[in-house]
Amino acid sequence: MAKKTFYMTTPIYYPSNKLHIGNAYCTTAADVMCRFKKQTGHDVYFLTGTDEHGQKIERRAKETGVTPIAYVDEIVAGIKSLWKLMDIEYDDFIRTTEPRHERVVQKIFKELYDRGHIYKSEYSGWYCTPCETFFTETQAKDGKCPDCGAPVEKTQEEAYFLALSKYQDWLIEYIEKNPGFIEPQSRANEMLANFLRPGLEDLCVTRTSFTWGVPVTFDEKHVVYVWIDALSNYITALGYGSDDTTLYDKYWPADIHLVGKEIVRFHTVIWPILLKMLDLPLPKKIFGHGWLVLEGGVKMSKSKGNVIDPVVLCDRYGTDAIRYFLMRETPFGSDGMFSNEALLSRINSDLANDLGNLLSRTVAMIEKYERSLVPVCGELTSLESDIAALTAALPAVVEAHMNKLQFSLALAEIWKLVGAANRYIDLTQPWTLVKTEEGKLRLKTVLYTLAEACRVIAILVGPTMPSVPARVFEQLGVTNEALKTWDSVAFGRLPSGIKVAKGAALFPRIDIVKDLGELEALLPAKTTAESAPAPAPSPAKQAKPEGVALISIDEFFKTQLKVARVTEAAEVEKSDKLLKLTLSVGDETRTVVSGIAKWYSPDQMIGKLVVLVANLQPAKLRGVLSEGMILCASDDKGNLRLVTPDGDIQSGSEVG
RNA sequence: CGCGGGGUAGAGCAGUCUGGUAGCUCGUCGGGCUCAUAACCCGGAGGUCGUGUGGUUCAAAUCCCACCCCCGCAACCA
Repeated sequence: MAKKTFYMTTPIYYPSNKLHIGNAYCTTAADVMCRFKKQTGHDVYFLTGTDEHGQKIERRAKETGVTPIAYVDEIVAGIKSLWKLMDIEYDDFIRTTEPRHERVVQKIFKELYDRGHIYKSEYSGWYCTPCETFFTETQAKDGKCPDCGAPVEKTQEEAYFLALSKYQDWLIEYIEKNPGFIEPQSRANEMLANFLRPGLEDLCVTRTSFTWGVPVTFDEKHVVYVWIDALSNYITALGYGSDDTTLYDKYWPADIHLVGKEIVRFHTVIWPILLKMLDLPLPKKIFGHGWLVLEGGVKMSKSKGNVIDPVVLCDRYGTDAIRYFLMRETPFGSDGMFSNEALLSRINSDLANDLGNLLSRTVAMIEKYERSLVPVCGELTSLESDIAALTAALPAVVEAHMNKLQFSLALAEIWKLVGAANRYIDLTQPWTLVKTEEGKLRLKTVLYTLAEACRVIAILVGPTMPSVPARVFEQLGVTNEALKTWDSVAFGRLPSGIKVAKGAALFPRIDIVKDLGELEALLPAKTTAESAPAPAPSPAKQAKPEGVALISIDEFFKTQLKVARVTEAAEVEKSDKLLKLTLSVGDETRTVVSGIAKWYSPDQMIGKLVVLVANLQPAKLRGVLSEGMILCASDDKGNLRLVTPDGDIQSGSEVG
């Protein structure tokens, strides 16, 4: 019987800049999924690529003084080397500038036109002359260009339109009747409520204002504008509309289009209608994943210059660790927080302490107690049966989570076995067993069980961390390929007598404090590198600070800071951290609750001058209303010191 | 009243559909162990589940109502 096929795609990225950790997140997820599907016996086809047309690229290239294709060639080379670095195993990388794509786009365009789905009309929008760009009503709010701030003019140009509205009702019905077509479900709700039910507008699909695109064959001054060009990559890459449609016939419709939440709309509205117009089958699932946001929910974006560079992280901590973090840290459908601290903490606790150390202690004990040979497994007690049962249950559980793209849950399940194995060592105490003859016999079973657990774990983490299995198998001495497969995940397959050899730590522990400092230090250099390919910023952008969240002086002065004197201080009941302070601020009296009890006693506080945030919204802490906040400095070890004026000054004085 | 998501321990999250002792990871405090990468194992502290001393109920984080706050989207930022 032929293997079941599995076709998965990532978005095609827009190569106007280097990619950041968010792009890597999406592609890694797709890669993990594809590797998992291969592992479980599917015939997988994994497509990624780049969307290279459009005015932005044309302009960037001009600014840099190169041709558009030369400009994108360089960035695409960088993208491909990133995927290589991150162990992304794609089957094809499509570039929308390739003839195999452009030819078919022209064909599709003509076909849509001939079928009456595309018509010629006037496009009107807000035009920014310096940027030579059209903006929509909402983009150009206040009548200003969102890019450069110059005033925009209402302008019209001739354009072709795709008659989306014709199929609006059909699509609503399709989405309602096919739960699972759009996932997570909340994204389907959003599409229906925001776009479909209010009514679709026909979509402008050509432009005459720039030339860097696929020309319309029957009307040469027009180029195909983004949608039809970009979306159709998913079928042109398979050879749809070409002489050889073998791949298309085999793999279409796609099993999953993986997309970021911001482009769910195009994939769930325009793309299905486009396919319907061409009488082609619809993809089975469009999954809109969340974003990685920075601490405090700050959005990462190319234009803000606060992006995290995956290359730096992979170089420092290894691709496996980064892939693990991306898949493990947050549920896949929703937004997740990225911080260096969370990353390093994950690596240390899950990878170094739990997984790496488990292998290390297992192999070390087999070397020490069994002269490096995996011993014969004796009779199983309930302790071993528990491990065996956990092992037996894992494949089904993991597969269920993976099929829902719940990577974090799948990994959490695998880590239950890691945890159980570590606990098992404490329960059996091999170092005690080795002291008696009877114990030595029992020890063999214990060590066998541990080695077997390590083998199984190595297999299960393979899709997420592609180079881990080989490294584990090497230390365990597993050479038989049949013991490295998904099908071999069952307790008791490991042969006795194979020779283990302790190797380097699977994941070395990181000195978090030191590394956090070093990562901070890398930041400015990194930001510069990021903006390197595209100089000549517009005036508005130049004024914007690069790096993290600088604020203007006006923003600063939103915070009203005043000097206050502590007149009374008391501990807050049922709290070991809080002090209730009574402050005199000029002739006003305020109560402030502050978490400084660990460092300052009430007596110490009385009479002190402090800096008060006077216009902070009041909040109830432990039942006491706190009308402000006093400023303290705290380091990352948790030490805390009060901020106080250097010398005496009238209470109520403004700070700033 | 545009739409969607969210508000649960110091941090990050699960639990809400289907009401029944509030859970996980990290951190923190205490203990154990010595095979291991100062790792591992056990235990404790810490929560009025955004607000209403709102409604339904024997029982509400969960269902209903009202309100507040945060984030995202509104025609190419993963």
